[in-house]
Amino acid sequence: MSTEQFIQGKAQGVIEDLYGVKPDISLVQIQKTRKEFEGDYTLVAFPLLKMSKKSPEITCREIGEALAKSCPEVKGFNVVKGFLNISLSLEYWANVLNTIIANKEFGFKQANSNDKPVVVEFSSPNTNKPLHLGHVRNNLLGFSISRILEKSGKRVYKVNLVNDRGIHICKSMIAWLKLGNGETPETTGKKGDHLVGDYYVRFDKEYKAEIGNLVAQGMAEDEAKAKAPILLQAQELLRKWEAKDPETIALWSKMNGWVYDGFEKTYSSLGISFDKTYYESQTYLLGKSVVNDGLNRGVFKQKDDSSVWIDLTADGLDEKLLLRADGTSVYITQDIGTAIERFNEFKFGEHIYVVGNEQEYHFQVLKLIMKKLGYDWSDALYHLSYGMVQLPEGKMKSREGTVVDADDLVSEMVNTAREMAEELGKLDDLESEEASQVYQTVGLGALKYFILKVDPKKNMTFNPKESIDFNGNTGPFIQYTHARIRSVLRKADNLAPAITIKPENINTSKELDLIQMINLFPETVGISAESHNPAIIANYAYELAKEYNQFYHDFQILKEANPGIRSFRLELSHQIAEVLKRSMWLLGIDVPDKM
RNA sequence: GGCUCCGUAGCAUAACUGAAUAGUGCAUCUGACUACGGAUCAGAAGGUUACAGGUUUGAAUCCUGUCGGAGUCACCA
Repeated sequence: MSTEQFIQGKAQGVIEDLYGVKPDISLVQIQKTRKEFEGDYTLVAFPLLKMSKKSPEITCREIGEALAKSCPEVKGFNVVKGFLNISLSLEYWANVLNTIIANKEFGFKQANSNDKPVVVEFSSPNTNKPLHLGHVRNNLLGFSISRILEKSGKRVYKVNLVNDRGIHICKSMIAWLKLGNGETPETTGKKGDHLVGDYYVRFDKEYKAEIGNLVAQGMAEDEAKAKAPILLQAQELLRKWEAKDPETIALWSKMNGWVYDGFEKTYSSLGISFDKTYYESQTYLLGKSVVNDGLNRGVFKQKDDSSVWIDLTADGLDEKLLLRADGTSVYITQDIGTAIERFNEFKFGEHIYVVGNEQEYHFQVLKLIMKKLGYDWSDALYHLSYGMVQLPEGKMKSREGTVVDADDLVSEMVNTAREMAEELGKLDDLESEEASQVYQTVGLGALKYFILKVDPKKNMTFNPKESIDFNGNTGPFIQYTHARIRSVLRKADNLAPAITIKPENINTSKELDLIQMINLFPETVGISAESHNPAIIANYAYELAKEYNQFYHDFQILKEANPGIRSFRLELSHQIAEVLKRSMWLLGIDVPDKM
């Protein structure tokens, strides 16, 4: 039970005794006391005035006195306007810390195997170009939210759905056939996804040139766009692919293979992994039979040209196409089929799609369709919609070459970490391999933290030159705090470890603040999981590290003369390092012992 | 144009379900290393929470309107 719930329960009882009515628990508002006031937790009196029929101040005073009398954990209280600030005893807080020390996985829950699992789909790249900054946000969010859910007690399956088919990959294929001279990642030394991406760009160039030529010959621009030879050839390739033409399939497999090798490196450098990967080439036909079934049951309707639609105008949405006139499926058809197949496979209690907010409408429609089809689990589908990542000059545009490449970004961050460490002379005594590992950890920590500390649903601006910092509210700041504590603990090896914390050894308010902050970790994980928001963990970790650094600056640990106080401070530091480590783990960020 | 989301110091952001004087970082200025790690700490300055109304004991938060921005409204994915 959290301290908040503990006080809430006590206050509820006291209020009933005083005023003869048991207040609804939602009226008993308990919050952490703000820094500028004395006390640990605060009760807000305003919602209770209807029961007490007294002024806010008197109500507070009465409740405070009753709590102090009936509850030994309440050491004292003060009243400011309508706020009752309650202080808990040192015995209570010592006991809190002792409980934390005894629990090796404090804040983490074991997965309950009886609960229905959660499926998290994220990443979902196209295979025609390398991953960029937008994908990075997606991957980091998906991976972090998976860990957060896992440690809030859910079984989690991380899945990826690779869009490996369609006109986009055919464009890269035709450009490579015409212009590639048999280039491969081996002959060029290029990462496969980048090589294929280059041909996607070359397609676009060639296409534009052809349009220009056609227009110069007097063709209307719209017609030229539809009739440019290289586009027709790409479309021809798509038809051949769908007809399972062996030569086309072979080329497709080869080029996708290059891309997968490239993706694998990017995922691995980001520390991202999946439990299962799906490919659209294997799922794109799913859903057709469901649509036909829905048609028979009257959920959908067929137009004269035999295309199939659902009318959602009664729900405030539009009509939506489900099958083309030629009977082929569209994107949402596949999603219907995939959702059903996944449900049969996992029997999930929740299915999270980590997809950008430009697809909000799509998922709204998908969910509604599933509901109308009668799947009672349609409410389990959840679109974790995140905002776009913009550059200072606006949206990233591949055609204008303003796309921030994921691989470049990572290596740039690692390089910056190296330069900074060398400048500070931090790792001079480490072996070069060990040092490289630290640069990697710190550079990635900076990048990941920078992206994850922002509320997912908000658009964010990313300035590649200036945005990422290693000071202040950053990943390296938290990593540094951890490394610093580890350093103290290493030096304390010969000191006796604390067995049990005694209340009389806690004698500064900073220490009390720190115990109270660690105590909030489990609730923080819970809130973060419920709201699908890693930023809550990130901000929590920052606050804790900041608070600790103040403590570290103001008080001595190893040099403290009193052995009881010294071992208490060591143990407190140790627990903070642990909580920082676990918080960062939830974000997918490692913390070094030295940096 | 319809629908959805967003406007918080120069920049980037926080505020759990409406609660106390709107927190924090970067940048700027000032100070702290004979060190348990200065990738740190302390201080200064910077705000009419886009604007105008309303509801409430109490509004950045809820409602209405205006202005500004983004997304979406494909037989694309």
